[in-house]
Amino acid sequence: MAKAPTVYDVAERAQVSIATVSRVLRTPDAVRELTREKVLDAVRYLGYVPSANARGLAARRTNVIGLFFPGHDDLDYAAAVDARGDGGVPVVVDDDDRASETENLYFDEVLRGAEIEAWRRGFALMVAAGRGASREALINDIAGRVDGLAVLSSTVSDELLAHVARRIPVVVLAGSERDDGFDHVSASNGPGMRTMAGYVLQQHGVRDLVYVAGPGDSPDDAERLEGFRDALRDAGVDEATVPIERGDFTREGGQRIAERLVRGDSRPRAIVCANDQTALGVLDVLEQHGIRVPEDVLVTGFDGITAGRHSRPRLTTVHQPMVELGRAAVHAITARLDDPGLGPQSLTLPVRVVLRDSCPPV
Amino acid sequence: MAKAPTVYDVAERAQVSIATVSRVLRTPDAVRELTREKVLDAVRYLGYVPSANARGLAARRTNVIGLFFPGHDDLDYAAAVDARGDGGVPVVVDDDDRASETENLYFDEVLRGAEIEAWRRGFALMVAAGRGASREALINDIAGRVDGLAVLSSTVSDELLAHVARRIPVVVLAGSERDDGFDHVSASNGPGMRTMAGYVLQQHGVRDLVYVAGPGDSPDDAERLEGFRDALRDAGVDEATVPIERGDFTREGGQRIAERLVRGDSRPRAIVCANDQTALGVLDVLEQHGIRVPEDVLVTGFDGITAGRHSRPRLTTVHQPMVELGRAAVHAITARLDDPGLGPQSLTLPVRVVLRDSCPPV
DNA sequence: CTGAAAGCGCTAACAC
DNA sequence: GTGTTAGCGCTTTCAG
Repeated sequence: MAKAPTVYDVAERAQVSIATVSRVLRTPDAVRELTREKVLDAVRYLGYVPSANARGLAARRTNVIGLFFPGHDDLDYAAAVDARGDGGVPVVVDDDDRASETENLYFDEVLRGAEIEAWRRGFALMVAAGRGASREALINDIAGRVDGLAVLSSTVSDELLAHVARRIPVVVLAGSERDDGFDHVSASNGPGMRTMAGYVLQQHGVRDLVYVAGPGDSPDDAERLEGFRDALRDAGVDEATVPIERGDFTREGGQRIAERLVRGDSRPRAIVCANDQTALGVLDVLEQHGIRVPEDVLVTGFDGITAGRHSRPRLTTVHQPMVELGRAAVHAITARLDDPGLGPQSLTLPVRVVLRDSCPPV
Repeated sequence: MAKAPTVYDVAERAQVSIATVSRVLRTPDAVRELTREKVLDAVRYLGYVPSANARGLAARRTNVIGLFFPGHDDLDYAAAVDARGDGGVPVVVDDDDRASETENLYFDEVLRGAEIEAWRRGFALMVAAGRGASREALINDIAGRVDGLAVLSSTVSDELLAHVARRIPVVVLAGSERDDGFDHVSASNGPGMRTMAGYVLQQHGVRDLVYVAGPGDSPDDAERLEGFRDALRDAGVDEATVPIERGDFTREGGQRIAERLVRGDSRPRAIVCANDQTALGVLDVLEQHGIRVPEDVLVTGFDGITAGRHSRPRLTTVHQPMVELGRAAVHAITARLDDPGLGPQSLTLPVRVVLRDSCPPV
């Protein structure tokens, strides 16, 4: 790792000009075979690796796309990496901490989609999980490194986003399309929930149900609630007769609300939840109290996280195409890069209702 | 997105020199309060975002760390993102494709660990999944963009790695430490398997067992097999009496081998697998054939992927600290960046045997 | 504390 | 085909 060799070093060794070296690397066909060989030999000999910085600076583009989303749970960031295997392997019985595992599946999948699409289009992918205070600095930092940025809805202030958007295309993921001038990519939250709730109302003929919403500040949540209301209307059910509880999209939140519901005197026939985590929490509590699902109560979620396929009973849900969301986000960015003149784009990806045990097919 | 403003624009508007602008951004304390304010105002007004390329070029470091691993299944890379939500939401009954979900958990977790550690240390993280032929170009490309690179074992030829390592620190993930001059971060494969198999042999008193290995080219696999042999020796079991089947670390591979085993006349009492996927495949087949686990046959895996917690029966396994692997890799890189003089480092992270239903505690 | 000026390594006209 | 020559936008001495 002494001093990294540069085009100059390569040029000198190959007895050509630096322009030729550059050509061999970028447009090999524009160079005579023999010359090319000489240059490549020098490259190998010197261990030359082109500096993306210099290239980016000269070419005015980085060929990198950024993906920004909220940080993982702040649990143990400070924990040092100091555990060392000393040969002693502990044997433990199980250790079923259900909480941790379900959390980030959503981002993992979006990330995977973005990753696939980015490289397919010749871009590198830079990921950043913003935490608390550092967020502003972070987003600015990353913005300076990429040609375009995909940001998860509500993780960054519009103001900051606008600042960044002056420089590079920004696409907002999973938020409803507001008239904010950004590109948007999201899933059919409203129609999805409308169909799900409609199934409960129409096919199962339920009239006595409860809706467990998410935190008020989420656009996704708002759309789902709206879809739920539509379903009530479709079924001719008076909204006033249907309680709306406010959860927070977490398993614990679902548990808390379910506790209250279970204690109440009039137990609903169905609990429609705004996301899977919440629904899983509800299932936890119902099971604890010996309430049978789906016999006594129907439960539905939204998202389609993996954990829902393995729950007992398995969770009926509205599945979002998370990988596709990631891909679409990258696609939107590259589209705008290719044609900066484009007006604001909004893509809504289809969802599907997946019937499993917690609200089975009739 | 007109022309992005530069230090010059900011300097002009703030009536200072570009050097001062740079100072305000890098070392704010070295600038008078009043001057700083003027500059910051100009920054906000102009929507200035510093170019990481220019900075990297001038400062000779990118502050980015790269993570490279094998591409995801080549399934549908070509599939275009063209599905659009038209309001019609399909309702489907279940659709339990078990295959797809378990695949990339390992990378997802490593990635998460790397991500956490990178940002904690002030580095951005660039991820790249290399596919087939493009791999060489890719790795070179990414190498030019980062200050250090973590590579998953056996995804890149040693030759290429050596080339890259001349320029930046490279750490190999999850491969055994060979004397190749690279830094290594891995888990206690050998001791882990030795303990796991030892448990089967000693605690359950099994003598009649089969080992299902992975693909021959994986160093992890080799270490695990070695650990298995050690366990046999520990238990005084003649190696010659224990069949070693060769799988390929996939669920299908496990199924294939289990089919053979089930058909054979002498059914083993235990099947020790080199990874979880394989073990899950084995479980699939045993269940199909009505063979009870653990009553008739014990099954163990290795890795600790989430799917193993949800299988029926739940899978006993050796758990690797995947998130920690990612963190440790990044840590190793930053350590070397701080002190380039360091000799080759090798970190082996501890694993633990997790007893679940498929091979329960005695 | 602030400014002037010299690069960092590469690309992209533009000549030859 | 190949070489020359400007920059790209920022950091960093070195003066002042």
